[in-house]
Amino acid sequence: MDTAESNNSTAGQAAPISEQVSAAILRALTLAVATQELPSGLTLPSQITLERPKNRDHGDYATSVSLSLAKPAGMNPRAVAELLRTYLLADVEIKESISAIDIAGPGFLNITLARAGQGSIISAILSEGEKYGHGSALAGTSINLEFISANPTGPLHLGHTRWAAVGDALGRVLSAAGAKVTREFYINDRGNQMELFGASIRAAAQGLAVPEDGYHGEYITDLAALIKAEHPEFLDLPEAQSFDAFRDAGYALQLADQQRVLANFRTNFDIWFSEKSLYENDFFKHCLDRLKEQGHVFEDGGAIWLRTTDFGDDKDRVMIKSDGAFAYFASDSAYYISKRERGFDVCIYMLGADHHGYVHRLKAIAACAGDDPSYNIDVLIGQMVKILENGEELKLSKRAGTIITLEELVEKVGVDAARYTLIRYPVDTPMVMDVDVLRSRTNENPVYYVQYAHARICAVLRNATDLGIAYGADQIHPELLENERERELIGALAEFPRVVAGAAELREPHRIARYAEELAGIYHRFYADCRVLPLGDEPATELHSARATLCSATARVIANSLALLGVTAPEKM
RNA sequence: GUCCCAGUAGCUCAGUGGAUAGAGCGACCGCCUCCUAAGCGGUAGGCCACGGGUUCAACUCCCGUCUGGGACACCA
Repeated sequence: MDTAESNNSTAGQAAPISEQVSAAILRALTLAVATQELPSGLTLPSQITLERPKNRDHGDYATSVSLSLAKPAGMNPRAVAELLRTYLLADVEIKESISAIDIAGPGFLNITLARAGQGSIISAILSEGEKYGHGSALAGTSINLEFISANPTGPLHLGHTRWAAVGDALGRVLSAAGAKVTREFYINDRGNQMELFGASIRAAAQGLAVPEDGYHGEYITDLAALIKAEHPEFLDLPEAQSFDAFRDAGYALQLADQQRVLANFRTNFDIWFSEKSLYENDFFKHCLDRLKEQGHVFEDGGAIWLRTTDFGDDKDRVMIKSDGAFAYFASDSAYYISKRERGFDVCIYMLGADHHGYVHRLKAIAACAGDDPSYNIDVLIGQMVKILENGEELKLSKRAGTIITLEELVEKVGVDAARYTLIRYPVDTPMVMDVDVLRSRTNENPVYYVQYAHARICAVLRNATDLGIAYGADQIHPELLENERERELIGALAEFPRVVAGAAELREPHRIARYAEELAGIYHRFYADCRVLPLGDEPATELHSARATLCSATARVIANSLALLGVTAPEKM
């Protein structure tokens, strides 16, 4: 792909055209205030956000500033718009890029780009390549992104899989928006569940029944057999040591298995954080002291509490139980403080729906630590995933003993389809994955729809090369791209940086998937209406080169979108 | 009881306060002697659950009601 792309990785890139336009609008407003054509006391917005009109008759960009300023200015909105129009048309920095400014409806300002402005979009895509779409919306922000954090006591299941896909994609999106992102997996390696896990494996190794409240999947017997083969002496140890030995060996194997499965799913972490480590080197005591300084710790009934009700929680939470044991909440508190002390500005938690009750108390921890819960901590709740095959819900997993695992899902539909489908829905709504749809190769399977568009373009470009048709940064010819489909396609390509920034700020990677689908659809329609390569023995013209170049830019943007989702962009299908 | 999420086309769902509310599926009718038909075009299908409020403008924000789903621990 992009074989003919010229290698001029030259000088400073101009700001995206949409930013140039919105800056010009702001200049126009400032001028109008200076000349008192707008009242001098008028407070102007700090930034003009442009909309992309749904209706193409309304131009490439639209703004409603005149509507919102009309009332404070005590003017008719259309008069404000008229004023803006005059100044914009006179603005030397922007007027070359604009072909028309129309005032519509109650006072919308509709801006149509000149061909040259459209050409600059294609040029930016080709020169920025893999970086096109990346921006600085979150530059300077250090983010800790914690997701999955499954207990190391069994295989990863469907719920974890949703987070694996969405969390990883969110990490990619946040990075693309300029944030410094650290992906972290919190390992619950202490507490009752670990003991039960060890006891279950040991029982299996002895050929005994697994405890009632223990772990029952087939994998427990597998682990027991593995450990017994490696360390037959574990069974002869004194009981307490024997439990510990099985627990620790099982933990190591299970964690390694989760890491293997996740790596295969293209989900990687920077830090695997051990809960146990929170209690080493007096770290917990340090955390408790910090919370005490803020004045929200108290003692009652022999237990140590955090007064989370000071910050909207419905009840206070116990950190140290009256028997001296640490409650799970102690770990939560210390873990949050650990993240902040490690230098993260924003801590994002991705939790399952069964943890939604945790949102208030986690936010309260931040507040109790003296932080701003609306900025320093962000808790995302993911709803349930169901999986359907042959019209019936899949529930049983041979391995886990309960629900279907990440690995089984991948075996059924592949990494690309699994990742894409899990990411394309907002996480706060329950979703259903239909295995039969994910295996189908039609419009109803969005991942193939998008990938197909990419492969289709690659095929066209291969043919272009065979025919000796040049395409690339020196073959943009924006003045030739006047078909409605071409304009629509360029407009969609120009949107990508804003989509990425929005997805990052809202923590909603599904927006990238939806954008990719829309872009793919627009390309397919362009392809149906606009012949890219010469027909038969037709001579090659600059229009063919211009269209091939547009194809190349489109492939770039589709590939960049899919890359943000961790999904491959195949060149052949 | 308290809290969270949802209610948009027959179905599954998008929709960052803007103009005529969208997509896929399903239904019906069409399009390949030449660039990937895993594609494209057209028709049909909507009191955006309901009632108030804020706003120049509400599917979108606020309050309330109804319906559905989920969560409540000195468990982890």
